[in-house]
Amino acid sequence: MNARTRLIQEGRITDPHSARGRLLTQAAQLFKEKGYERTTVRDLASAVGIQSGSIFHHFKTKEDILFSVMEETILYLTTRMEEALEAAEGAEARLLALIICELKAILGGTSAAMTVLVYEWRSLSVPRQEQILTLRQRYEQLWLDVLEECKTEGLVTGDLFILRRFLTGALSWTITWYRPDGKLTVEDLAREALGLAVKR
Amino acid sequence: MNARTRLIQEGRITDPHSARGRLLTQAAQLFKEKGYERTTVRDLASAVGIQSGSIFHHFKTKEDILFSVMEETILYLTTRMEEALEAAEGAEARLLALIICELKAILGGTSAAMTVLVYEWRSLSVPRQEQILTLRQRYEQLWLDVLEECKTEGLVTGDLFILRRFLTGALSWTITWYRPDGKLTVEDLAREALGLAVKR
Amino acid sequence: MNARTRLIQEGRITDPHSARGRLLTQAAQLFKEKGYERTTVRDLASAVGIQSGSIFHHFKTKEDILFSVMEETILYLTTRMEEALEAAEGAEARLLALIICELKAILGGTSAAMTVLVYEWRSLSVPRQEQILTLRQRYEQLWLDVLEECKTEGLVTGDLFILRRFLTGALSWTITWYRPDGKLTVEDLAREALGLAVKR
Amino acid sequence: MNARTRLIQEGRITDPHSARGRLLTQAAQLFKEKGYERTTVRDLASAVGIQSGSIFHHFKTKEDILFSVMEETILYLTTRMEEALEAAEGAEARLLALIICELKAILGGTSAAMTVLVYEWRSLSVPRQEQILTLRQRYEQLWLDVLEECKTEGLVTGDLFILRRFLTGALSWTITWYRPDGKLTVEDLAREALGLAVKR
DNA sequence: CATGAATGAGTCTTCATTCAT
DNA sequence: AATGAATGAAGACTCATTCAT
Repeated sequence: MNARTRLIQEGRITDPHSARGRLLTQAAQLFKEKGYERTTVRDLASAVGIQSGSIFHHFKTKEDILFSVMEETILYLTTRMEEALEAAEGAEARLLALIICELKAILGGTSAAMTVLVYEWRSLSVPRQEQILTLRQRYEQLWLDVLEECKTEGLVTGDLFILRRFLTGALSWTITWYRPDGKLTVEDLAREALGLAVKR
Repeated sequence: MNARTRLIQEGRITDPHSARGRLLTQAAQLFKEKGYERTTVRDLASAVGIQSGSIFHHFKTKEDILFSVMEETILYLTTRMEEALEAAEGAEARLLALIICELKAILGGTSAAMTVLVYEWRSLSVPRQEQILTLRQRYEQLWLDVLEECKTEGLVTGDLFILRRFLTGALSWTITWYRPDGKLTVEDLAREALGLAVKR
Repeated sequence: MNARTRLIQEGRITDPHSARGRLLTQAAQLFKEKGYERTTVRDLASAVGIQSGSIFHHFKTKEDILFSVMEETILYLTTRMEEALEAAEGAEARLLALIICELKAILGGTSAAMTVLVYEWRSLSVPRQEQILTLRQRYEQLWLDVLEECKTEGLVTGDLFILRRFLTGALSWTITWYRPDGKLTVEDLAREALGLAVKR
Repeated sequence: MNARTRLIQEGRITDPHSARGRLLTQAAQLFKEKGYERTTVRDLASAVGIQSGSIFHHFKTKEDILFSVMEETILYLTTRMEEALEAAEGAEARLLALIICELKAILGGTSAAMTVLVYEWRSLSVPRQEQILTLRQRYEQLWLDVLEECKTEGLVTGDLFILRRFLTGALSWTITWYRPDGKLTVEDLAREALGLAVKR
């Protein structure tokens, strides 16, 4: 059983086939395309094929939808990261695994939700931002642990916090330019990104 | 005479002491803090100390303000880049000059406008986006020329387009975490960033 | 057998232990506290412990609930009045009995329903208002008959219609200020009210 | 100069010829007819002949309108009461003056606003209720002072608070039944009301 | 009878924009 | 240029009511 299925069964993320799940999927897509503010509740409803009032059976407010998109995305991503780390052997392989995992999240099926996570941050109320930040800490710790490991082995130099942040920016920016239908695969891209961090 | 003064005298960017200029400055600040959509024309007017109706003597629409913030920012940044390049000798120095120049724009006095340029992109109508993209091309060409130079000298390897994009992401992301009051100077940060690109 | 029990057995008012009866009791309470318009069908349902959709198995519309509260209240009150009159001997005693009976309705167990009757009048559609008015006529006739009797005996003077209306206002207003936990009993209050009407 | 004109010039109540004033007048009327909750902002706007959005130039919220209706009414009524008291000589005359003044407010030009004051109380938020209550205290004190005077002269007996409350109810209830086109004048009615309180 | 998801008309409120002064 | 009242379209959200299960 994969990460997603397990999280669904545990009730930690929403089944994408449920009404609520379809709503979240479409919300991520629309929020990415038009931005949270410019996406109306009616846009959302018609994308899912329901009436606007019905939205509020599933979420109390529009902001709740944004929050859920972000929360579930981080939860899912963290779980996938942990799985990827378990499968990888050696510091460099683990770093590459993280990069690939993050890039796939950014450029693959969860692309919209990842974009929302980055670009719609200010649309979230401060208390909600803090909730997400808490979830994000566990996720970031995975990165710092692996980078620490790499530093111990002399693979990377310099400040690890700065390095992680450079990587965050470099990887999340790919959403603005990477074209999946080009000749560059995500794995190629990941290796290029690895080259930013690791001296050879 | 510095770049800003010259551009003002040439009428290519707005004098920040004029009513229009103060409007643009405050707009950049507010758009950065609250986002374009959540900033009302009234917010803007009261930040400048005028009435909301008066805004429209300076700009035809709210979007025009956003566009002008972006346009003038790119124009100014490009000019500063060109100046910085003239002053630098050698490929690596020129690359560092570009990084410093971009970082200073992102983290210094034009920080708000730069943030707007990145984060409010989707709030611009498509025709306007295209206008900005055209301006951006000249700016990006400066980077590619220098990177090409670096590659010729063996300072960097790999795909230059990808490298530039990684750098764009890494540098613009600094806005989210860099604290000017910390011990890390912008020059330090620039050198760390240079390390991402250049093998030693 | 008391008035309530008899009316229930005759099917003229709803058994308060039935689902419908509990609904009416809670409705009166909520309509009093929040007003008819501000009380939602969901409020009502959750007060009774059912789902909102189930309300409509008992009442066709929300207005029907309001109407039933009013109708049953008047029906019940009229019957109690008639009983009270039968038990009282002499004009003044009968007038006092009416006052006590009305005050007990306003301040006692049917307080919520009585308040609704006064304060939610305009929320009822005009045809429904007329139905209630018809029921009210019989009730008001009881008062006028007793007042007539009092006038014949020289206990009261002046226009009886006006007097009855003054009393209606004075008594129904008690709902806004009378506190059952104070030292003033309802009987005391009734005697004070009697003093408004009867010269000594 | 009469009470209203003075209060307007002092800026304590709104000029009924101003946009805001016309809004308050129409609001009182509509709130009386349909109730606050059932009166929509659009109803209000169209009654005044403006667009619904324009309402919010004059009042921040719909509730603010209700509050202003109540506040200005109490303010105006209190001032008129004080004037009426100054003109009257002797306890009984003063009591009659209060009754006439209150009845004229209830049944005359401010009838709608007075009805709103009584019937829309629960639609006001609790903090706003408290503000109105504070204003009401000064008003009620006028009554209690005069009733005290009457008691000293042996004109009235019993608990003055209860008496005042009976009168409040009796007088405010007149709004439901008094017809100004009938043969009963407000002065007649006032004398009948005086008879409730004063033993002869 | 009960459920509860869905409806869709309706609510208050916001806000960019206009325009007479 | 500046004002500020007015506009009117659009927004998020509510809620009585329906109906398949």
